[in-house]
Amino acid sequence: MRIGELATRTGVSVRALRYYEEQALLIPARSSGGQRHYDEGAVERVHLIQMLYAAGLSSRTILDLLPCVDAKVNTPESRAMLTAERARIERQITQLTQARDRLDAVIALSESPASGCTRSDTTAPVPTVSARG
Amino acid sequence: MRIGELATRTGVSVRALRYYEEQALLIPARSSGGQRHYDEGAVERVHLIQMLYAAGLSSRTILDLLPCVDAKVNTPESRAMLTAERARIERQITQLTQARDRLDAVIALSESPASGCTRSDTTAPVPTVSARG
DNA sequence: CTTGCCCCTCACGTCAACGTCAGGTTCTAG
DNA sequence: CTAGAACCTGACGTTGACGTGAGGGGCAAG
Repeated sequence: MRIGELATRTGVSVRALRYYEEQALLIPARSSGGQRHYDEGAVERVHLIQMLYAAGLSSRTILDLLPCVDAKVNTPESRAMLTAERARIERQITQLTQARDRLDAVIALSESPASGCTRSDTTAPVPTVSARG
Repeated sequence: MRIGELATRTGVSVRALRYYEEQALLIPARSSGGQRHYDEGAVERVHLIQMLYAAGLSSRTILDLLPCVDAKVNTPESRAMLTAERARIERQITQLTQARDRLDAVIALSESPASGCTRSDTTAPVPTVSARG
């Protein structure tokens, strides 16, 4: 398929797909006229790339990891890389969980009636807040 | 305390603290000479800001959330904002978890002896991989 | 051949969260 | 008073993952 179809089928922009090629993440074949042609496997590949981007990995890191994922490159270095990235993701999850719990605490306070003003009839301007330091 | 001390105590750069002020996240008092002076509470405030940055929130979003967190601003809008950001973080956690599981699968393959080449004496070039669709 | 859609390659623009350098000021120790 | 560390305000630089034209080419239909 050509680049436009891959874009619509994966939900990423044409520009992004060209960028992936620039980063050597997804190299398509070329027609005699120079147009990019992708095979069916490219769809899943793009989804994988998006997943890793969403996990906060950089193009460079994804480039390093892709051979491990699909071609099963298997060296001590590649395994170290995989576990290192796994650890990074774990740390991110931990941080996100902490932030979520913090928000949960705030939400709990704001929804408990003991909080002070879960009232709806907030016709009164603002109850003269002065203590602020 | 002055900005340098706050920086060392929180582990963020002086530039970052000035940036926080630019974003109205942390407005310090000023001495007659124009130097910033922070109170003790600023330390925890910076840690909170860092936590929210680490959770992927933007300065703007943090600016919106901070009044909810410390001054207990409590309107229907603020509660909606809190739960919306909580949901965003949850989605991020889900995505990260998926990516981690994906990496785990790859790691499992690369460490299982059935994978093909967990060997160390990789003098052989590459065992002629041809099945790839 | 022409229309028209999709495609191509530059190449500059963007946005966020700072880094960094320049040139000048405040504060503290002696 | 002097030295010097720490501070100040601009203001431009950086990085990553694209967005956004500009100007031109491929290709199937009529």
